Order: sequence, then C-alpha cells, then structure tokens
Amino acid sequence: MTCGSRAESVCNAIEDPDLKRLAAVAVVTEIEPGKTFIGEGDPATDFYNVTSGHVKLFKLLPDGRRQITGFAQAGVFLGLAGSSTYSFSAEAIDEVRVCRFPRRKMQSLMIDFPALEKRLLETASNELVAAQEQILLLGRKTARERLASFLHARCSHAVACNHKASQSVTLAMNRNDIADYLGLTIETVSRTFTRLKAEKLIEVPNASTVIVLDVDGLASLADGFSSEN
Amino acid sequence: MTCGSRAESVCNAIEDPDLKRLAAVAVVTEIEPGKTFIGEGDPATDFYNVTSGHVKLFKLLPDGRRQITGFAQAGVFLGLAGSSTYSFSAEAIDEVRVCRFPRRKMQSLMIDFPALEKRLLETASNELVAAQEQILLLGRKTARERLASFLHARCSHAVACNHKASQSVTLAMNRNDIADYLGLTIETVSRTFTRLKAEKLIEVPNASTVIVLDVDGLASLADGFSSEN
DNA sequence: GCTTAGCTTTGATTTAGATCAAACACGGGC
DNA sequence: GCCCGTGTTTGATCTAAATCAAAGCTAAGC
Repeated sequence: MTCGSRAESVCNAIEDPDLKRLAAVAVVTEIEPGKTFIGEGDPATDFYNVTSGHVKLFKLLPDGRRQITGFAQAGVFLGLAGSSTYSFSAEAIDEVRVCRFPRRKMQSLMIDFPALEKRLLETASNELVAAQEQILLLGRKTARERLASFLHARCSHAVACNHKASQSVTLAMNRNDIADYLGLTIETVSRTFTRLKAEKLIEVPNASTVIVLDVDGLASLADGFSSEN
Repeated sequence: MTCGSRAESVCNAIEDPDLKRLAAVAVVTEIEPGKTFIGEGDPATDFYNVTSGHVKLFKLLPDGRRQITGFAQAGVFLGLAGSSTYSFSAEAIDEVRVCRFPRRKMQSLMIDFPALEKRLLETASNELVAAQEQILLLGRKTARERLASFLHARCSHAVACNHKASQSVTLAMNRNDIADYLGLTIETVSRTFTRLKAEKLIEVPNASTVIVLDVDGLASLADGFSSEN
C-alpha cells in the first residue's frame, strides 16, 4: 500500500484485491548513501524492490578489484539468488528506499499468485539479456565503445529518447563507479569523456550531467560501427 | 518420450503422467557440427533443450568481433528470450541433438503446469548468477585468472571433482572458442596454457585434454588470490 | 570569504595483451 | 608412408589502456 513504485515493480503482478497480502509481508526500509545492504555470501533472506534512489550492485576480488554488475533504480527487483546466499553486494548511491520481502514468505505467495512468478521469470529473462550485452561489451568493445554504450543506454532509459533532438542525461554514479562498471580505470573514463566531447557527440556541463548531442552517432559507435577506435 | 536427457532437462519438471503432453509438442532435431541453428535477431519461435553434444552461444559485432556468452551441453535449456527475437546466436560444436518446443505452445503448458515455470525461473536465476561471474571475469581478471577460472569451472562440472587427486577435463571447443569466451586472443590463450603447464598446475597431453594437477591451486588463482599475475 | 577534502581532469610512462609473422603438430585422404 | 589443411604454439613487435604523478574543480564547513 505504501509502496510508491507499484506501477513498475513486481507488486504490479498482483491485482488490487490481492495487494493486501503482499503489503502485509513487505517492510519499507530507508538506506543512507554509501550503506551496503546486501553482502555477497550472506544468507539470502530477503527480496528487495527499489522504490526510490539509486543502487550499485557489485562483486569484489580478494585484492580489492571491484566489478559493478549493474545499477538499480525505482522499480528494479533485487535478490533473485540462485543459491541460499547472495552472489553480489548492493550499496546505496544516494538516499534509497526499498520494499523488503522475506524470501520464505515469497515462496507461498508465488504458489497463490502464479502471475507473480510469471513476472519474476520475465524480469530474470530481461536481466539475462542485459547481462549478455554487458558480457559482449566487456569482452570485445573498446573503451570508446563502452562509454558510448553506457551513455546511450542511460539515454534510452529516459522516456522520450527521440532520434532527432539532443538528450540530457543525469548520472547518479561517479567516474569511479562508471569505471568499475565498464571494466576500465577512472583515468580512461575521464579521457574518453573528453574525447567524446571533442568529437561533438556529447557536452558535459558538469560531472553528473551529460547532454547527448548526437544520439544516433553515439548509438552506432556503441554498436561497434565507425572505423576509428 | 524419446528425449534422453529428461533427468536434467526442463522436461524433468513435469511428472510422468503429464509427460505425454510435452512429448506431443517436442520435436527431436539433429544438428551437424558448425551449423548455426539460432540466429541473433531472428524471431524467437522456439525453445530448445539440448539432449546431446555441445553448443556455443555468441554475439557478433558488425566488424566480426565475436563474444561467446556461454557453452551448452546435455540438459541445458536455450531460447529464453526477453523480447520476440533471439538476443544471441547458437552454433553446434559437434553433433548435437535438441528437443524443440514451439514458444506459443510452451505458454499454454506453463499455465497447466506451474512446476515448469518454477523450473524455468530457477534455470534463469542460475544463469544470471553465472553471467555475473563472467562479467567479473571479463571486467577485472587477468588472462591467467580467466583461463584458471575456465578450467576450474570445467573441472567442477565433472561429477567427482575431489580436492585431493588430479582431474581430467575434455574440452569440446577449440582455442579460438576459448579465446572468444574469455575475451582474449587465441595467442594469449595458447601462451597462458603453456605458462600453467610450466607452473605444474596442469598437463596438456593433447589440445582437447587437460589434466588439472592442482585443483585447489587453480581455484585460488581463479578466485584472484596469488600475488603474481 | 577562505580552507579543506574528495572528485575529476590532464600529463608522462609502463605494460599486459594484441597484432603480425612463422613454424610446428596431427589427423584424414590418397 | 606421404601430403595437405586446419588448428596450435612460439617469437618479435606494437599499442590501448593501466599506472604513476600532479594539477584543477567544486562544494561543504568554519
């Protein structure tokens, strides 16, 4: 009931009359910036549904190397673990609000409402497609193509990413997060921003705002067309 | 009924009495080595279930760069597309046999047998975890760690990967496929094999057979321990 | 308004892995 | 047995991105 993101969330799968049951097991939780609220390897006790704010999902290597596997914002569903422990960590970027559901109660809900399970399968399928796209990016794209892909994806998230006009994009994450998401260093990300600016593909009025001047040009660069690397 | 891999496959979700319905919509198909039977961007008409042989899944960039996103063998389920078109291509490595199900008939089956949908969600969750592991590998691991991860995963596939004895692994794919899976070149893969041999972690009696001499050593290298790169 | 601390950018140099270029093995056909 | 083609290994060189090292910015606190 209190869940503001119902329109785009998993809750959406259940019609209003059933919603009471879901609200009964959900706990709205506030998470402050920088707080890690899911830890890789911890027992996977809960499902989460992001209501507002931005979250980064990541995996660490013992020597501190970090790979951000994705960013989540309002409507995104977290905690779909294959095993009994989380396979990634999740940290709030800014002020985050989530709906939390105990995993075991989720089980019985899915039995009662097959629509919920259907929705989860859909979500998982879409995430799988996105993950494979990221695998292509990390395995075979150049730094320039990676940043173009990242910016174009952010641009497409925006409701009206029309192909004619320029498009403004707000980045919730910093350069370090972008680097760890794209498998690059912070310096390479910064230099690549500078290069895309020089090529008139983007403008960067401040570090967290990007204006995409040529959406199609950025897209074709992202997709691996364009000869120069 | 004719499906030999029932034990590990999606078919497994449905108890024997129901199996007739599934067999009624399944078509067993033979695919010869090198044949591409799923094309990225093609309409996603069918689900597939691999019964025997080995399959490589991949994505291409316009200039021919290839990223193999995974390998599939008996029991693995293919074709879980988020949209109405396939987001990857699939090619037979050796002689492959699959069960094919029309996607639209699958829909009605899932309604009748919720267990099937549950099984698919489980499969998708596991694949998602594996994809995130591969994202970490491609974004942050060295060539040596990548090959160690690959070989250790192959070794763990084998039923009895005990921690004491050495372990023999058969590779269905060639060096080129391994390179395109690990985001490396064929030369780097070959040199890295040579290095792991010199370090007495593995033996390579012939190109398609690897004997892992030190499973734990390989595992800790794969997980990013061990100082030298 | 000034100071400080954390980002971000830019510059110089290094390096892991790519690219270019030959050999080398090995399995199938004759 | 020998030849040939494909796949693999090894060697020499190059380069995209990493690393090392300073400056700039910007926003919050005093």
